[in-house]
Amino acid sequence: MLSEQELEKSPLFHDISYQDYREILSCFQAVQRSFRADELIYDFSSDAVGVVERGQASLIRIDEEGVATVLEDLGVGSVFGKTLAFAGSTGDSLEVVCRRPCDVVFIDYGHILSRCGHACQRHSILVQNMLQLMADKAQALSRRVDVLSRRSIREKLLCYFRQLSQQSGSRTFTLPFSLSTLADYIATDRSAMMRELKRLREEGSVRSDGRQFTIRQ
Amino acid sequence: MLSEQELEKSPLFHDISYQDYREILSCFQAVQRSFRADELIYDFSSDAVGVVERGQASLIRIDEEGVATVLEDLGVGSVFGKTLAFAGSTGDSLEVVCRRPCDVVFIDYGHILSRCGHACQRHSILVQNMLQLMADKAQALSRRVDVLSRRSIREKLLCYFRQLSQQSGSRTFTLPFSLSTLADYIATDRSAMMRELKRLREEGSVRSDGRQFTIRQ
DNA sequence: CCCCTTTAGTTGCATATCCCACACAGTAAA
DNA sequence: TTTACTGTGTGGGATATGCAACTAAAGGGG
Repeated sequence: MLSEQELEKSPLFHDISYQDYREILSCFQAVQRSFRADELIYDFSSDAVGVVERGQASLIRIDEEGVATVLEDLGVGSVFGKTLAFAGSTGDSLEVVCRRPCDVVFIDYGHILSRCGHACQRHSILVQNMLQLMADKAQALSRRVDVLSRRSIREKLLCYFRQLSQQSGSRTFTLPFSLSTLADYIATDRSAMMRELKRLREEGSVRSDGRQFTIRQ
Repeated sequence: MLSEQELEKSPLFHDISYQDYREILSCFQAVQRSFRADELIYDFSSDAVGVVERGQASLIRIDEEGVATVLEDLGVGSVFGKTLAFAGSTGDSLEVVCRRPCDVVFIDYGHILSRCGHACQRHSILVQNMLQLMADKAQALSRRVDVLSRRSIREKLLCYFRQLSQQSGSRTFTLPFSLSTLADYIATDRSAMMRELKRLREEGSVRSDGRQFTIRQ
């Protein structure tokens, strides 16, 4: 349950009054829960949709051999759920894991899409907010595809760096995760990525200090 | 402008009466246009959102060296637009190109998100339909990420084949595009992909006849 | 019919990438 | 202090992948 101050910052309940928010929680059978780092948030077994209201989480894929891959970086406003994405087509399992202490709202997706007779005013604002969140999600996934569809490690790195640079509005930016995780994010071998990173540094295309990076141009 | 029969099949105007549909078109300044194969549908210069109502299109990225890559396969119900995905972060250009004769509806995205006082009933159904389409889009993008995040051509192929198999509900399925385009879709070299495909066939993991494929298990 | 484009299929060769291994720093727990 | 663990940085050797080139089949249009 959010406080009135927290509610204003909520991506899902944006522009909804505190009174309406409380009614929605009960009417939609929405559940709000907090998680500590490394806790399992969601295992794609229920039909619920989760929205990250605070903190940070990761969507992880674990294949048959036990190799884990970060599929999504879920910050505030991120949406996840079986019905929304990653239907879990293959034999490997999916998990949402907490990285930094999280607040998450779970809502039954069918409830959102069904046309309910009463409460239609609240409902329609909620749907509108949800649409905005889904658009953001599509943006994030598109960016990911943009990176992954590059054909060399070098191009992947540069593409990703340009994205971060653009997002921060500056040639200097901070990686949202460790270099090891970055290798995972761009789906390449870590040592190969480090080698390529070294080359980029040597030729002056990139400067870096820890997770702080600056690109030329 | 759709006929009444066509309207029923429209993904965006689903559950909207013909009368309302006509009013929405004018109220939202929506435009409906048809395209022939290879025509340019959208160049990411306007803020409009496009919905494919009939036919098939592709979202293409063209990098500085002129190399084209298929980023999305846009079938009926697919949504595209600058504000939705692929902000065009980098220096390369994006285009939506017609593959098979298309009908496309263009709507100003701001119009959809703004809370309009009048016409709220129609509006909310439209938003709900839009949400559904965005969820589908997120699904498609997620599947793409699932494939692209695999670390070898072999794994990419198998992952993609499993997806198609699951979608068709059978071990046998038909590729939605040519093998050349497939190589592009999984972001690898065509000849390397053919080589891997040959191996898969030889060891019996995959059987194929033209674009018809069958996977083992 | 021929021309022209697209697609499928194959191969040799260069190399980018993967895999394994090791060294080192920082940090937290014991 | 040790011990364990995670992240960073580097290198050698094996190989999967990319690149260029070619043949052949299939279709489409004049």
